[in-house]
Amino acid sequence: MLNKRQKEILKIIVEEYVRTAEPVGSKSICERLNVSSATVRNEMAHLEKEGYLDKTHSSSGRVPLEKGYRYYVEELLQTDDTEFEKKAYELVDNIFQNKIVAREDAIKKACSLISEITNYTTVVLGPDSSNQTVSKIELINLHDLEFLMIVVTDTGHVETKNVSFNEEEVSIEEIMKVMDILNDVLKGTALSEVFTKLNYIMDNHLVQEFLAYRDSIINNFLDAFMKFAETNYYVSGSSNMLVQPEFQDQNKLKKLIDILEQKELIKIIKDTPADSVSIKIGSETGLESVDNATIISVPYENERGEKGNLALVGPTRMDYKRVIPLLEYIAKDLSKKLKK
Amino acid sequence: MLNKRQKEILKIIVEEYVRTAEPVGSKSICERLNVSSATVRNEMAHLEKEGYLDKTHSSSGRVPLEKGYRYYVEELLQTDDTEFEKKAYELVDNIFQNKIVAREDAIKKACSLISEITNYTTVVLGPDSSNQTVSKIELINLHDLEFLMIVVTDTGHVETKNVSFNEEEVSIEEIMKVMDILNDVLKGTALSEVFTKLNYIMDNHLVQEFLAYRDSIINNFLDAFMKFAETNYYVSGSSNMLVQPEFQDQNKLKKLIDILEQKELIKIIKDTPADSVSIKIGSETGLESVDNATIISVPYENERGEKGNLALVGPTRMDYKRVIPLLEYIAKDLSKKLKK
DNA sequence: TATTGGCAATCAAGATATGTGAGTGCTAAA
DNA sequence: TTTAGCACTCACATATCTTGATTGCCAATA
Repeated sequence: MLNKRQKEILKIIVEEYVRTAEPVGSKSICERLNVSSATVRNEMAHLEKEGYLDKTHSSSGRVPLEKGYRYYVEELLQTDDTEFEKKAYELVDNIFQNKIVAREDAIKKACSLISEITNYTTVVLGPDSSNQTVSKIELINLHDLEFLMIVVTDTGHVETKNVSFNEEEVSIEEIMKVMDILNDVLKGTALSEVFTKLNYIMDNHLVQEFLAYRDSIINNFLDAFMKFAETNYYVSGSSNMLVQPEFQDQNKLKKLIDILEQKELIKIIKDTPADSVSIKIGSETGLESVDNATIISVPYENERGEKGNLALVGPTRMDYKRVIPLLEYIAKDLSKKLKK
Repeated sequence: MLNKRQKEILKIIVEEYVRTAEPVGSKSICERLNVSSATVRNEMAHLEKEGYLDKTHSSSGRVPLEKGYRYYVEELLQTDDTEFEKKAYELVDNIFQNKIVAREDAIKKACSLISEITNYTTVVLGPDSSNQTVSKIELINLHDLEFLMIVVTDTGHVETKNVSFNEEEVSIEEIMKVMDILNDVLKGTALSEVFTKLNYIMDNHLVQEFLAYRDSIINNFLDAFMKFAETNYYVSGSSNMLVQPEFQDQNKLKKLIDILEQKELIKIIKDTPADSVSIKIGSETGLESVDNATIISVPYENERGEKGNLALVGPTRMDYKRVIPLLEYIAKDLSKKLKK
């Protein structure tokens, strides 16, 4: 357990280190507290023994460890609405009050805005659609035997796929008949169950008559349904990584950018509570190749009540005090906009 | 005009500098040619005076200038199919022969593959759709007064938009009537002309009866049509910039990554001949903030004969000899796959 | 006349030494 | 329990020296 003075010292060290990215010495602290540097040094030695702080070398100031940040975020952090923050909030409001901006764009705009304001990198994860159900399947004839297959879910998500058949194989009437059967059977089916149901249909209703192009149909369908599973993923401000002193190391930086590009964050960001801010510091992210990154994510809801996420990626030395209320504010605003 | 020996020296310097990223001295050259280092130095002095080469300081070796690269690409470059290239081509073939991979994915895969093989950054630009024409507009009722508007073009491109009306404003029958009118008038209209035509319709046919929700309809339509204009833009391997020694400079690197993120390359890449490789070296790219980048782009065709582009972004010190045939090969393969 | 060997000059980059200052731990006194 | 004082540590900045690759120029050579 930490006493009051130790807490104060830890708080100062975290906030000072966040600001300057330099180890914090006892002298700069004792100016703020009414004690001597020696006292501070004693307390710092204690905090170090307990695993909250570390030194970069034997005569350097102290630097927060993961445990220090974690304690700070949970016990010491108190957000303050400074002048700066108010301006940031105004910028956010401007985006969302602009009625011309489409909903999808509002998300991307929010994403860019956050990375601009915070100088960190942001990721937007679109809503997961696996529990939507099929509402309508249409086949539009483009020309000859070229068709456009349209699949609509109950929430209004749409995926399309170009389909073409060989004339010898099948007539337009037959195709339409198949579509009717599919429509009947698949209507109301959850996307996650389409695959098994589709196989079942194929084995029972259709296989006798349309054996020849069974594979063709099933594959075209699956292609369209696969698209639903793809998560909408949008990254902004990855170049902000470059200005963070902790990512000067070329190797670490490259790994981090690769992770962003390969969408490795999807699992991490999705694995967050659906109703509040989630903060993963350093090793808590589960990323092995990058140890000094923090991922903060907040959920938002779209117009159909589906939940997506908005996440911030930066160094563990992140300005939690500024960033957390900002993210919450934006996620709230975003939900409001999307529900309109 | 350059004599034979000068050409040889320029070629060696470009290729050696591409390989090592170090200034090339006379000694390493005279080993390959059968002349003394002094002779080489004289020739180099000439090439420098003519603007093909430069020194980094008074006693360094020579480095190619833009003019040097340009001359090399146009006059000296001869591609050779080494063992390595053959392997790369095989990898490309593997992707495209895999029938399970969807067409859209093939493009992205190709993009990632190129950046992996070359260690540069790649950008894919989807086809431009402004000269497609409207083929069908559908309105699907999701529930109550919530609709899904679907716009299909003659080439099978689809965009959708959720639309909802207030019950007081309008009845479902009225909405459907409006849709019929729109379908009649807009069918066959080029996307680029939809906006003016839409305004014209509104002013003449509909405004009398449906004045109240005129704006609502027109805005929803425009939203859907705006989406067509958005270029499909996909970047891969931006972290490869980090390993290029010329982008160690934090500022330049940040500018370059920002350019990639903000899609500033669209105009540059689009502004290329539709039938062959385009190479823009250094200032030729027209990018003011980045002076030592080269952009190489090749066109490809999708299944509808529409042209997109595949581009490579790297330092001016690019391995043109390897990269150009590889890009051509992939663009050809990509067109083949998409046409299937 | 074209080519070459030789030589002084140049300069980046690495190695070495030195000083400075911010910071620490420890101890003894208040 | 707190504090002042002191010796010690170590990163960082600065200056100095050394090394080696490379150039330009000039006079000798084929």
